[in-house]
Amino acid sequence: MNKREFKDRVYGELARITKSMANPHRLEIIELLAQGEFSVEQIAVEINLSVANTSQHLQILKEAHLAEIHRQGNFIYYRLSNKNVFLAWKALRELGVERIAAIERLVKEFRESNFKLEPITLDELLKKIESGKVTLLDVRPEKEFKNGHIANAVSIPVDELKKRMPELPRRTEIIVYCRGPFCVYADEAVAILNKTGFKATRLEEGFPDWSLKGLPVDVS
Amino acid sequence: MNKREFKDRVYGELARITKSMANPHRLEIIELLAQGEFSVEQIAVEINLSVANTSQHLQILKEAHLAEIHRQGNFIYYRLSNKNVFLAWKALRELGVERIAAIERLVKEFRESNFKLEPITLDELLKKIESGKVTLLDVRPEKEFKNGHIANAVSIPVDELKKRMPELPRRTEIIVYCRGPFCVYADEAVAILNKTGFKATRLEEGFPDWSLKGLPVDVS
DNA sequence: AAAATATTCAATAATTATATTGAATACTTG
DNA sequence: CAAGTATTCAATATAATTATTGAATATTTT
Repeated sequence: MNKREFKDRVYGELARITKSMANPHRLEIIELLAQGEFSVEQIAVEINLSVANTSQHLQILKEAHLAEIHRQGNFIYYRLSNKNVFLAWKALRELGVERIAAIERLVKEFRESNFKLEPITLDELLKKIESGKVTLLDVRPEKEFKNGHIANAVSIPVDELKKRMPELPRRTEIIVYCRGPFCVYADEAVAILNKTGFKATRLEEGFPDWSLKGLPVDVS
Repeated sequence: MNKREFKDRVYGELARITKSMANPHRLEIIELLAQGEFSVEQIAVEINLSVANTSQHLQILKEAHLAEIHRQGNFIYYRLSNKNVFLAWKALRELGVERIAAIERLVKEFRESNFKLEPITLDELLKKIESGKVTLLDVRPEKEFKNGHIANAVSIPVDELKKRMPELPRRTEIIVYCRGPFCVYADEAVAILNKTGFKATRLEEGFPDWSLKGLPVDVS
């Protein structure tokens, strides 16, 4: 094997992995799987694609060793095969948000037009936690919360929020988080809460970003 | 803009960036540009592609805002537009090396069959520097060395090494580095040095990895 | 201003990626 | 073991990516 052949093969393999991520649906799947494992149909519903098409995208992730499966009854559950998959997605996400003005504009526009709200970053949250009392509210589906959440966070899935608001404190600041920066659950929750007189702000990042930093996590 | 439309557009943009990296030649270009700026022809020679074809790949990187240009006379120089581009490449590289056994095997096979040598990692090097004396040898082309190198490293481009060996110490251990883990210059240099009685080892990572960690760097 | 040089563009052909459809497979439940 | 459910497969059409070729453009030098 000469030098050129070696390089062609190494970069060829790396491009194969990169290609397996290089599709909007597959990126969305990766972000979803960062919350835990999901069946093919659950994934299809979440990302709004036919089951057959979703399955094909999942095959591609599996063949690239980014996702792995386990079977339980009729269902096949997919999960990310490793922390590094999320790390690579996170690096691409941050590159995108920083490099492509269009993305930042999109996110801002969407938030402002629909919710008129500024999020706080993870680093700002950490300072806030040190210096005072905040309530952390996890508005993802309960399954995802049980799978892992920020230590001491309260779980109220966004679609139960309206009837379960009494469980929340009216005085202390509420920080709402969900799956990640492009997840809308937290925005919806913050809008509902603020309209009802709570003092709520969304966290820019999601649970996986918190977890990755080695910050305290609870499971239940 | 509804929720689905928002997601489609955000993930669409992110996939566009990811696609712009998802090609063997473009990954190789990114790794090269992590060393500094190069003209189109220089890049074409390094990655063994026609100038026209190289130019087209460079357009794609430029349109995705991963690379930017500046003109100097007849030449157009390309560089990475930002540290985050290297960070994303590094994350993909590490994901690849960890997930795809084929890559690790390739690298190992190639090194062993051609050079029979084990590299040391950046972290091991840092410990070694603390605890004793080592000579750091940069074997990249001189222009890249001048553009930035590990503090106190000596520059001898690999193709001048045979005649310039007297400049190197015979007793202290020599750590040789180059562009990155898939760059072969350091392997070639270590083979030459060890055959002549020096005590040389290659650094697994390259200069950009060192620089990224905020470790001391010299320019000249 | 003409010649020389570096780069880009445009057109083409070949390959690869994607979504859709309906059938096939694998497992569970009655 | 038949019926039901979840997933995958196979075939197809459309679209996107890639390499190659030769011409066009932009800048410098003569």
